[in-house]
Amino acid sequence: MSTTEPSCTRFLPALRELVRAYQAFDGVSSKHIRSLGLTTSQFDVIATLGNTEGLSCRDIGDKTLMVKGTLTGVLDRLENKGLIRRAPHPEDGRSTLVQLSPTGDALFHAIFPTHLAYLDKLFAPLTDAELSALQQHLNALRQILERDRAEEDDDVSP
Amino acid sequence: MSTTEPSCTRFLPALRELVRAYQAFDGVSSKHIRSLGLTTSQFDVIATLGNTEGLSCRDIGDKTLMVKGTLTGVLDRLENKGLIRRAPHPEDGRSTLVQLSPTGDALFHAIFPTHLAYLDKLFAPLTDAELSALQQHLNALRQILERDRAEEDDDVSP
DNA sequence: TATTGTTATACTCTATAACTATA
DNA sequence: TATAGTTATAGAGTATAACAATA
Repeated sequence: MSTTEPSCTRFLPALRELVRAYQAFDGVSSKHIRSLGLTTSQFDVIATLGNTEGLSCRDIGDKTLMVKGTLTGVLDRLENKGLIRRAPHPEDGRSTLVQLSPTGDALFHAIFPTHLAYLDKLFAPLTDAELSALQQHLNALRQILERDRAEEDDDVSP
Repeated sequence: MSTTEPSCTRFLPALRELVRAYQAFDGVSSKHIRSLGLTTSQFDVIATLGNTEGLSCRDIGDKTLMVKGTLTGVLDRLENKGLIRRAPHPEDGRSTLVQLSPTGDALFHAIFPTHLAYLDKLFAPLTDAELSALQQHLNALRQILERDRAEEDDDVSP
């Protein structure tokens, strides 16, 4: 408060907490995921495919934020582990239908409830009102940040 | 609400928003960082070293959540770019004092205000009250999650 | 001509462990 | 004996571009 910057930093405490909270969650979550012999990306794919009839690579990439080149590698490794299958897409000859294999489906149903129950225990101290408020504020924040992504071209320069 | 799981998922909407808000921020932030020719890890180190007299690898690792083996590689690349310097630590012969080079310091002072101003513009729609509430809720969440990390041993099993 | 997914390349981060040199 | 940092290794994600098959 005696420096050169104006009021340019009022958002920093909240932003720092966002990053730290996410990192804390990521630490808890990825510890659990790694104990299953999976990476975060692999788990994301399993979770995305769970309870579906199968998805195209494009769909999976959209949901997991992976570009197609990356996804191919992740799917290769999941296929090698026998957790997914690739089949020709019935409606589009260019596309691939990616599905959980029986093993993958069993894994999904074995680990997901456990994962959720584990997290639920952690979240017990937070009231519904707190969770709801948190959700709404985070949603507002996200919309602001995503609005920026849309404006890909009119950037900072001028 | 007609499935097998109990109330095991009341936290999921908030958690999903946490992840999505973080991903949105990460998208905005890393777009800016990559445009500077840096990776997120490299930027983290630059930001950590900014406005300090230099830090040990241990300190940097603690703040950026990188293990020492990873950090060595990141520091190597920053050193090759001429952005940091490694000097023997004056107080401990085993340790290294990592500092921003003049070039790195210039970069830090050139990009940090820009980065903050850029974010400040994005955050303009949020009121101080909203930011404050968000910060407090995130802090509560983080403490819950970090409490878990401490209990490394009495895990889910029994 | 546009889209889907794969391949290829080069880089970076991750995790782990062995190693050195200091303390 | 413990700590700080480097080195070595193997594996995995990232970004980008070129490519084949299909629409």
